[in-house]
Amino acid sequence: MAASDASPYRAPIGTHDVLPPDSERWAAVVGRFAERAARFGYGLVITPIFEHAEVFERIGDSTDVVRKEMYDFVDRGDRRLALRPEGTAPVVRAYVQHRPTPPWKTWYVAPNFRYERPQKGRYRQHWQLGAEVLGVDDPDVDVEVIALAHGFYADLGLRQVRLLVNSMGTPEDRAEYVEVLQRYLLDHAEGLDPEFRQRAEEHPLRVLDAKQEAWQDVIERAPQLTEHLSADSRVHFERVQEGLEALGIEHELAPRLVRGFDYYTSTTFEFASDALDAAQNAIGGGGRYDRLAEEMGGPATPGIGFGMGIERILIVCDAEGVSVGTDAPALDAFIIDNTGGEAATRLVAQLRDAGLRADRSYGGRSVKAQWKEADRSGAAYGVMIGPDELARGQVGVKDLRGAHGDKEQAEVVLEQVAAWLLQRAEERAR
RNA sequence: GUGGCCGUAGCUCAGUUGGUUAGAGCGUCGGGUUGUGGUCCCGAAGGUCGGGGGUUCGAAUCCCCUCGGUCACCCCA
Repeated sequence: MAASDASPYRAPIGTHDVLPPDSERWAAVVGRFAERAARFGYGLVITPIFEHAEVFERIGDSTDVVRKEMYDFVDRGDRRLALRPEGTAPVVRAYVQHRPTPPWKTWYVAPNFRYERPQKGRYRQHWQLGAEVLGVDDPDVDVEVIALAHGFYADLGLRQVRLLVNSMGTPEDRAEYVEVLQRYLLDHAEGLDPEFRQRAEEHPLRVLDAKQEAWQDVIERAPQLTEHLSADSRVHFERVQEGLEALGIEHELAPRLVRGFDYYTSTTFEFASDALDAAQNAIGGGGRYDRLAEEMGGPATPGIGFGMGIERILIVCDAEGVSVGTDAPALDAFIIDNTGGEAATRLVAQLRDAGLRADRSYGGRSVKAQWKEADRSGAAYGVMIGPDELARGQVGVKDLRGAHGDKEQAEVVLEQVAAWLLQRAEERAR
């Protein structure tokens, strides 16, 4: 298999080319998100594909993304840079740098990079859609951001998406809780494998979402973060839940939901698909990061946002049998030329200028071959033009999508082909 | 980083206990229709059997290494 050899002329490990027709679906997903973000009043933000490594190190020293998955490098100017592993940090950095007037509502589509072994739904380069709002700590904004993501899944027609919500409280709340949790875990490490104790010591929160069967009893009885929230944090979280209920957005409290980044405070959430039995069933997630801007040297500015992986969304669309994109013809017309190409050159330009999607054959292929090409192109109509047609001032137009055996071919005055095809295209659009 | 499975034409795969010039379907190209596709018929092109080493008279087939794919763990989108 040419695609599995050791040649350097292939996409690197964990990366993929997206070719037609897959790229059509890909573009459709991005288009839907852009539409919804626009309806919410969010503006597109484009940040560099790489940043100073420090930007991403604010994600948290204890996170795997920083510890072992950073695609970092030193450039020729001895700057330590890293390819973006996630979407929030660069947006916050841009906020700190440019100080736009809050509330700053943004969305993005961008590739992310993490150095890890690929598997289903997890790649070294993956694309994320996301949204961030900086400058408002109103729980109604939390609700809005979640509603944006939730509505987007609905736009795609996905039905088996569950929303999990939790609150991490303030960093102070969390620090207090982590201590309590760690004590509890270490007290219950008896009889469990050494890894349990090790993880409890290094990163107690990570124990909460562990998959090990043997650990589950201890995990389920563990103290919960929501029991250790300050009054302010608790009120905020309650108002978020009320807001979701007011919008009829179903959600589950997930006290053991632990997200991968250290910067989260207060509200956190994750969307999981029940259509996947794969290990990678999280199709989006996010939360508040009320201290992040400050940590990057900016003014204290609350923020909230989410990211979702396009590849995983497409996997879920497949799993749910949802089709994204269109099955409309790819072209309005394909020209079959028998004048040596001169007529095609003029006609295809004329049709394209008229706003039609039109293509033609090249290389002086036989008329038969050109008709085959027309058929394969997915064009709605084949337009025949040769010496006879030029003499008559008419072209032959044939419906390529008609029923089998339907060989009806209309004669259309050459000057009117564009108008004729445009009218048919409009009829098809209805 | 660790582990399981896999690696034969562009794609999906067959290839009998290791035995002559490695096959099929689909796709592509050409022809049957000297100017008409989608159906049908005929034909053609296309393969360092992922790479290297070894065992053997002989390896796509057995062994080792390596590269790559895939799935899982860790973690995450």
